[in-house]
Amino acid sequence: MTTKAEKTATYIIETVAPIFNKNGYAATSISDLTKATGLTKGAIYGNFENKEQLAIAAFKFMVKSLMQEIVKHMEQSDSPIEKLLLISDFYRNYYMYANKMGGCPILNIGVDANNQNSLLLEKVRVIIQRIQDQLASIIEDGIAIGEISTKVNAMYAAKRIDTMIQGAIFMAYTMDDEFYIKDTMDQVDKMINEELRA
Amino acid sequence: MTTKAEKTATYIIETVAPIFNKNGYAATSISDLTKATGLTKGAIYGNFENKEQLAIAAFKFMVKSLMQEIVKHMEQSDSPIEKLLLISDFYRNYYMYANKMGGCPILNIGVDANNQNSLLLEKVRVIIQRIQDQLASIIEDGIAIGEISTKVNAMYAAKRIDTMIQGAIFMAYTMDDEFYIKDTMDQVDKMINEELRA
DNA sequence: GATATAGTATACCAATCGGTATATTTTTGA
DNA sequence: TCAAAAATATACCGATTGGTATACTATATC
Repeated sequence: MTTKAEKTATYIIETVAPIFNKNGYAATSISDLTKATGLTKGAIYGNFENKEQLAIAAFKFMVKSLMQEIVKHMEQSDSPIEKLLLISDFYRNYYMYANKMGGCPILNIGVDANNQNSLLLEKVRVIIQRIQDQLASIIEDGIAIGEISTKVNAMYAAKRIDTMIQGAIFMAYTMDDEFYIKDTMDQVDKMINEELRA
Repeated sequence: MTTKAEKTATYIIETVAPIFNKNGYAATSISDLTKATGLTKGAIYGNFENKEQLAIAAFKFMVKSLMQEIVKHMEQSDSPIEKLLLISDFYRNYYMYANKMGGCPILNIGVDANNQNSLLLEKVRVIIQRIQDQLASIIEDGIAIGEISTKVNAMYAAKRIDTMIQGAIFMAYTMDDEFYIKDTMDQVDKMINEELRA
């Protein structure tokens, strides 16, 4: 059973997440949130301790959705190499996808929280670490079954892929040009096929 | 002759630039700036139209300094290939260097201004375009003198290098780990030597 | 269907926001 | 040296900030 408040809390998070993501923490006011939700301060502060905790909940919600989408997309194959290619394939449509949440939360909140909000920054770091760990884990699997060269350092390769992806996302959003993502994903594929593949 | 106000304006810009860069536009208040400068609102508003124009001046100042450093660093060689390698060499020390200005202004202001401040965003775009144009120009020079393969598309290669660099900067600052920059610059060097070099 | 409780709206708080009008000080050129 | 002008400080503005205390309303349980 979901109580009224639980539904309201969920509704607030979903409505508020893209606003925090687009505007940043400081540039988002509580009145922005009451306007967007159609609720009042009472409803918001009845469900969340304060602005910061709401921003954290919103970030977690967005990242959870994102991660679920990626995992779902990867289920199309059991092969580690194919899974890696499916990740780059997912990001080929990321520009459109992330637009719906007001941009890439990892990029936006990562930059926004730096030197500003250490609680939020810590959440971003944990997520990035998790993404890289999962990437490395897939690569390790590939090495284990002989799909990926034993010469490959899984964690280094994971970090490289992640760094390229984030760079592409930054450029695409700042320049409003999807080319950066498409081209970088070609590069990632090339790396997977030419440097990782056994 | 520099008037008093000109000196004050310069002093304000230099003092204020890292604050805007670190905190972002919205999270920086005028009182932050008066505290940092030791001046009052009168001095600030006497020299700048408003907060936005000051932020733009601060961004331009930081980027100008940065670009001058890079150009200076590149003067160590006349060879296009060597110039490219000198750029990645410059970025190897960028983490420490950019820390002094409160992080990378292109990354920080780029993300901060997106969906928030269109004037500032436009300035960031112009700078990124200029950086990529200059990279492409060096590559073209390399092609012209036979140092770089004629198969290389200068603009694509320039965008790729720039994207990798920005990704590394984002990761390094968000994760507080210089490794990302060092490793990415190794990758950039590899690309220059193995893919660009004729 | 009444009642206790959970949930939301309203009204208000001090503090701060960006910005301005004016007073005061500092600099400049004769 | 002195007055005009330039530059900075002060005091103030209405609006908005995040947050809270309280009043009201809807919901769930008996």
